[in-house]
Amino acid sequence: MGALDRTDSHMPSPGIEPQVALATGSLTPLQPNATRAEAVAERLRLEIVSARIAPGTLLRETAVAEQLGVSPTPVREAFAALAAEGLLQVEAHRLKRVTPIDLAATHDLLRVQTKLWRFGYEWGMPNIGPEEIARLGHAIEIYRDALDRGHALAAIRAGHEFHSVFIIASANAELLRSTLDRRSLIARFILLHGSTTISKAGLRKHKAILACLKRGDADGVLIQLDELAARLLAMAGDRDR
Amino acid sequence: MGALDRTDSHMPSPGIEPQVALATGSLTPLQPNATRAEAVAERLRLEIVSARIAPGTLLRETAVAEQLGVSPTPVREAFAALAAEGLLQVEAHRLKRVTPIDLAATHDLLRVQTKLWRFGYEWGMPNIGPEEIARLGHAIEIYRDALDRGHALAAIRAGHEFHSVFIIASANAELLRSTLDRRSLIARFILLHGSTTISKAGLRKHKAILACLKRGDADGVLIQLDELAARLLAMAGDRDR
DNA sequence: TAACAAAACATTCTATAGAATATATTGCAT
DNA sequence: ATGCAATATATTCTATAGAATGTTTTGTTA
Repeated sequence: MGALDRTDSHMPSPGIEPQVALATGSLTPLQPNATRAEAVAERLRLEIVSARIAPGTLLRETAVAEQLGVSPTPVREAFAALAAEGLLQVEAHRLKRVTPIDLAATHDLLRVQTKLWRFGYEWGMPNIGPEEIARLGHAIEIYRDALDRGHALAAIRAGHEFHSVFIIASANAELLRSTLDRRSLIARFILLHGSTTISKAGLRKHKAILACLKRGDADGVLIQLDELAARLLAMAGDRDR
Repeated sequence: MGALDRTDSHMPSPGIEPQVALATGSLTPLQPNATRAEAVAERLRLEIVSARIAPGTLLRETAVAEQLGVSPTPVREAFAALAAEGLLQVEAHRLKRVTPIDLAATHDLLRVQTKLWRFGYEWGMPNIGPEEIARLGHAIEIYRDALDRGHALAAIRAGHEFHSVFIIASANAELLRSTLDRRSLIARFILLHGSTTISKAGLRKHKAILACLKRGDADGVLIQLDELAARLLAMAGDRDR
């Protein structure tokens, strides 16, 4: 269980860099049809989102490769994928940094993403049928269950699934892509900043949205969503620019 | 000048695949501090956006590597980058396909992107000062110049620059990123579908927006933008779902 | 002692070869 | 002739080693 990062040499910025340990061993082959690069990416994604690898941690290709029992090549590819998701900051010829928590950047992110969610609701609501209602209810169940068991990340994901029911109903592939892409980044932030407080409030809001939807109150749905979005934005610090 | 793609074997779909030839030789080292992977990505991006590599073309790592005089490794990395931009469709163990023109997908893309632009205008307008006005005027000059010389791609890019002045003024890093990311994809579509007709109309609209801005007519700016967006969406086929 | 230059080191980036995987083809049985 | 299995082929994916690049340290000079 060696450290994945370096804490002693040529740091771009002064200060103590967090240590990180990754369970040694072969990768969990979650997807049978996955390449090594995909498996590495999925593993690291989970470690980063769950904050077992702390924000700001510096990662070395070779160290990660050794820990995971693969060569540096698929690790490089995984790093590129994580960079595209915003989870990792990469610069040529430099150690890669797990994206630090930046309140301003997160506020920007949430401001855009909540707007995208809203479009999903607006465009998707006309296409909501019994099947979608069922999926929304199911997401709420998962949410509550996860909350009861203290699985914060699972609860956050259930919340995302709830939104995705509308977004998928909107039948806009680009909207779906641009929201899925940023899920991990948002999930990590919520997990690290008051997941307990936001989770309970989130559950109530989701229930309220479903209730409005069932009685055909489209405006009410959007109002509830806007309140949920406002609460999220407040977590990243209220700045009204 | 060999062909980059294969047209004779195990095509996923029947039909003639377009041939492609890429000028042989070493890469143009545009950025002195660029890695080979970045240089390859930039080169391919230009070829794809300008449609010198046709939509739907199948690319082989080894063939591209030979043509460009590099090894397959940086080509692989470049492919991953282009895939993240939506220019290339990659599946494991399969030939990579230059994203075909899909009107429905493009409509979805433009529907989302034009909304994002609008947020840039709304959030950015309060921060527009003399410097921004100058940059808008400059973008219009570039636009007209490119139009006069028949440089359609340059004109399209000037249009993007125009929008970006507002988006940058909005000071939302995420909004900037999510719009920059999709520029290439949009540029290629406009280039291939009536760039001449849209370009002239676009120039007029940009002028109108600047005029409104100068006389402090914020509503007028948004109205002009909405009309521009509607025109773009119409290019991808008017479907109101 | 501080500033600068040069060397040593660490890490990433690229090239090459072999392993893994998917597709196409062939042969055979029905 | 058609459907299925097995083989052959093509391509990608991974591992390893060496080249390129950036950072740190050391040594020298003012």
